[in-house]
Amino acid sequence: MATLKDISVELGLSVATVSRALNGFPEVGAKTRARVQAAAARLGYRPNRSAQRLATGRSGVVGMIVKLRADMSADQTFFDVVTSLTAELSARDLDLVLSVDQGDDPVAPYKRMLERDLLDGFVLNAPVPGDPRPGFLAERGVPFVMHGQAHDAPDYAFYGIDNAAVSADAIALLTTLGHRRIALINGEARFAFAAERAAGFHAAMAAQAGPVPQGFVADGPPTENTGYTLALSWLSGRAGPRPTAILCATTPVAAGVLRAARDLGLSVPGDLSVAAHDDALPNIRPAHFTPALTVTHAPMRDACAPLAQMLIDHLNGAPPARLQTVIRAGLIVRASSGPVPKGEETPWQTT
Amino acid sequence: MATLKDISVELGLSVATVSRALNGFPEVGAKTRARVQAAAARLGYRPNRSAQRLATGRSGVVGMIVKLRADMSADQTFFDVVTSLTAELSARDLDLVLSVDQGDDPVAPYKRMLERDLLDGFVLNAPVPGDPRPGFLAERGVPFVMHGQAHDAPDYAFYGIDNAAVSADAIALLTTLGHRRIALINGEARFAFAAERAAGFHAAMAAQAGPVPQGFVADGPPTENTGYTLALSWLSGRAGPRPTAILCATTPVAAGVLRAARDLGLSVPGDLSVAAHDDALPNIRPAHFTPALTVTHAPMRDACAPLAQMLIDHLNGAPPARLQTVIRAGLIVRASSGPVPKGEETPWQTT
DNA sequence: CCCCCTTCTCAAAACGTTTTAAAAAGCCTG
DNA sequence: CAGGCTTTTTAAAACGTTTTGAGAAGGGGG
Repeated sequence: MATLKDISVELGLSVATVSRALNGFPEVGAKTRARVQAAAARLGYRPNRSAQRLATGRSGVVGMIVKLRADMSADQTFFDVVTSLTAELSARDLDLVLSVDQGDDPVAPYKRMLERDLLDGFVLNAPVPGDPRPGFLAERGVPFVMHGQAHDAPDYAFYGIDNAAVSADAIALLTTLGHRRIALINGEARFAFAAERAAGFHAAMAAQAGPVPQGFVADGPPTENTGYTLALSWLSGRAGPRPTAILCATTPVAAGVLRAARDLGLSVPGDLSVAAHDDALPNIRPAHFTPALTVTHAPMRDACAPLAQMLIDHLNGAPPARLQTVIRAGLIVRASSGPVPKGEETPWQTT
Repeated sequence: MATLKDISVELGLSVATVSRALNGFPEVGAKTRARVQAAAARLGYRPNRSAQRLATGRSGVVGMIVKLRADMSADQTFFDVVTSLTAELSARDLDLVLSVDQGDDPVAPYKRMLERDLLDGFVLNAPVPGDPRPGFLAERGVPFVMHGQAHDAPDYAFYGIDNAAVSADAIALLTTLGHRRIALINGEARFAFAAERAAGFHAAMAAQAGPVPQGFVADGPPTENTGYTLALSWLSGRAGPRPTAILCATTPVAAGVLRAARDLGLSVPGDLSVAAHDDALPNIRPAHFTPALTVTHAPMRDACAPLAQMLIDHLNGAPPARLQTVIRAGLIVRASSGPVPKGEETPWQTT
């Protein structure tokens, strides 16, 4: 392996100049820099990470914890995020260490990783209300960025979508189409994002369609089966008046709802409108559902570049309270949403 | 953070002695070592990993790749292994970096990780016949250990179970009970372990029960659904003569088979015997199935300590061809296996 | 031509460990 | 107590970077 010294003797320069030339410092001459870069390429120079780390005091490694479900599985979205995040961090010369956790204590795996003295910081995900992790890490002065927004205006770095708006935008569309009996299949209740969506849903419904009975706001894992089961019970009419529209937390859930409608001989959007939030997982194409699915659209992986950059900035000393981004998901209207069926314009409460 | 030098001035020793004392070198006096250890504990000394790495030329980090399925999910067994492996490696002062891959090229993710110049070696898993990864890594001189055995007596380090024996032991039990029409629900055909089990199955059957028709050796993902679907079709009798015993690649598959038998009103083991191989995943308890499941038993996580140790030995220069372990799974006979039903002792071929 | 200022380069220190080569200390033998 | 051996300790080099503090080269104005 070629070292800085190899390059320096090759060119008759000092290692200091070579180091600066390669790291883009401004005080090195243009032709010198070019010579150095050429020599580095020619000799196949690769900086020794350990030496860099010793000199800079940084490890160049950040951590992320996979929280396993009880059945030892992990979220699809998690892998999508991890894949993109790895790429974005690599581009910024950081490595991502993944660790798997199946315990009950949410901070224990972070503590374990910190004890290994390997990490410069963390990427957190899936915040829950009252999440203890930010406090734990802040207390120890460990930099981190949160993927997903805890609703109570936190003082740490995060990137999230406006979940209240996700609900509000979908409800606005559906109420404009005349729908008043809209049901919600939300994400798992323990997550902060689900609480935000539920709050946004209830607020928007109260303002534009009237209050929603308990039974028509449900939640569950983001699977096709969740959507199928809940929709089947609602649409059969056994649980009370039938919703004319169902809003889903994810596209797999919406797929289940569509299947339930099909099985019951209901047409979408003739008898039922369906909308969902779309995390844009690579293997799911809501535009190709039959009918094509109306969604609020916010690709999970879009968060990765900002998260990586925020973490770098944080490591470089930027105040975390400045590193906060909330984006608004886009609304994509497709064929699964349509006008309310004639005679079904009555809200939940009056029925 | 306290450094070696801090300890050395505190005690009036040289850093060399302190370093040696803490690293267990034999040439340091007993009382000196005790003094050093006490001082280290008192000052809260933690070695600087970056400095260690620079000095030793090792990174202390090994990698492992998660190969995602097409639906972006990952094996349950994978997480079980990763959890234990992390613990075992930590105990040996190594860190595990997990990377996620969803591409088609099996070596690309390894190449990518090597380019990051972070790793000392790899843990590979899930070998396939003709796996290109060992060759790729060996060519570059990158140490690695394989979890799972490729059947063709490889020259690299590995830890695996004797998959032919897994089949043979189960078949020996079932044939002793009089069964001749035994069907196999194997693991996914692309994996080497499945090929070995299939070969062992066919060999044992040929010797003790006669050849098995194509249709009664099937494979699929290791899910309950796989077992249910296949068993339903076989036991309905539509596919030909009914098997009197079904051997399953995993316990979830066996759970599906048991459900199918239940749905068809067949008693286990009265009408059908069921056996499976048990990887001993923490959330699945074959002893509590109804009836309790007869299995060949080889906990996945038992591989982790040997794998970690082999990798260390390999990093320390042990010849990989010496680091090979094949263990034999234990046979645990429970209630799901019993004597062949009267009049059903005829083998596949004569029916 | 001198001086000053800017632009560029350099030698050396620093990061905290491990390892080498050698010296010091301790012990025994004769 | 000299000599030789073993045990214990040491100073210094090495690992390959980054960073500091200073000096050299280059250019322009007086």
